[in-house]
Amino acid sequence: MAKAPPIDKRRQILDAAIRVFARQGFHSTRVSDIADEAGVAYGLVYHYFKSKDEVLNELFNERWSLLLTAIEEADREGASPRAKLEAVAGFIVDSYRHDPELMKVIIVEVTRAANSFGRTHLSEIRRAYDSIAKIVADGQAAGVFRRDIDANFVSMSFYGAIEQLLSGWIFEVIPAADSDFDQAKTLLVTTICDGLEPR
Amino acid sequence: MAKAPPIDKRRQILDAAIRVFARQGFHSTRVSDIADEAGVAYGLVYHYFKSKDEVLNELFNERWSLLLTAIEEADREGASPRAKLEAVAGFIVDSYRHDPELMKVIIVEVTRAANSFGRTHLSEIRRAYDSIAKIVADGQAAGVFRRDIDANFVSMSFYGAIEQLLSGWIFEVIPAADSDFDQAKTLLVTTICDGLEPR
DNA sequence: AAACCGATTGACTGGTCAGTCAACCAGGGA
DNA sequence: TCCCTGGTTGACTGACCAGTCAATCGGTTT
Repeated sequence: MAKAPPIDKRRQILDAAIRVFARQGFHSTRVSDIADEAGVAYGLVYHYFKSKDEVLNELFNERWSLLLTAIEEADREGASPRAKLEAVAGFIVDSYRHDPELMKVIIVEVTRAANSFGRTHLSEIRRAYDSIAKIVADGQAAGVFRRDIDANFVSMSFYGAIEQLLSGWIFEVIPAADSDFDQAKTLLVTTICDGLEPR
Repeated sequence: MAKAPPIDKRRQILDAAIRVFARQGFHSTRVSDIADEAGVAYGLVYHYFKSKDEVLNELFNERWSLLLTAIEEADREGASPRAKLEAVAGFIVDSYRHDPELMKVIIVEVTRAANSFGRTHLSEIRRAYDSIAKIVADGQAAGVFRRDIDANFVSMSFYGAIEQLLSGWIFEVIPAADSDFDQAKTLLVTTICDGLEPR
């Protein structure tokens, strides 16, 4: 009864999948690649997951729910709209810093894979956009953000900018040192809130 | 000798491919789907193109070279850095308005498909980022843009914001009326240049 | 020790397509 | 008239791989 396998094979498979998906991409990953990387038999993947898709779904859900929670918390506890946006950007950037492989998989294979998994998870992804839009709208209502720019447009732009930076790091288009991550957080908020032109 | 087939089958195939790729996505499009949509025999696709991939490559190259030209022209002829950025955003938004299916294919299947075609065309895609960064850097050098924000970061953010808006239209996350397109152009530049906070 | 049961194994199958190729057709030139 | 050539056709093949399943293993219960 007392089940306590010293190693959680299911977790082992998920972690292996992160590495393999990050390395080869979802489409060119064979289920056997995952099994090999995890050091388990082919069939065991199907013991724990209904399909190859379900492995990726699981990875996405695990992480995205954290993001949604983080955005809501930022909204609840942030001192100002600006601070809230900074917390959001910070969380996403830190997620990448903490586990770049997982974030690569989620962005490349789900968030930006509009014809496959992005489509499936559109409503959850959208929830993030909406939460950010709410932060902006509240800022506008409070008078600290200008009202002549649609909050949904801002939300999309802000999120798109973050994701593009992550993409830039993932594909080594822009430098990815620790200092760059820190700069990015404030840069994003400074640009969006203060603008490029000097005051 | 005087070859003048009343209908250019090659073009016909490319146009059909745009529609089918836009509808089903590249991966779930069979070569037979393209042939059927174009009203030609299966084998003819291989007479004009080396592979299914080459069809998409051709579509991307056709369009992306226009974009690169447009950015360079904006840089050359724009009155101010701000006007240049507006021209860039305007061109991309208008490209979508003019041919949403083609832009959908290019963004979804190439630009954001980092593990397949995005990887292949990375250097060309990057050229766009670089050209935008140059506009920003020139603006900084001229003193009309603040210098404490890295030009490459701004470039990525700006481009990412545009692409996210297009994605939003493509997947009907945000409204896509004519007025929205016009708003978007100025919104993007206003946000990036003036910022969200009132002056 | 015998029955039990979930975890684990990996060979095998069925279906799917990208790409090939031999044949066919049309029209221009000899 | 009869090649010749290049566009056009679509049946076929070879490779690939997700998912299945019957067999095995190892620990627990009775």
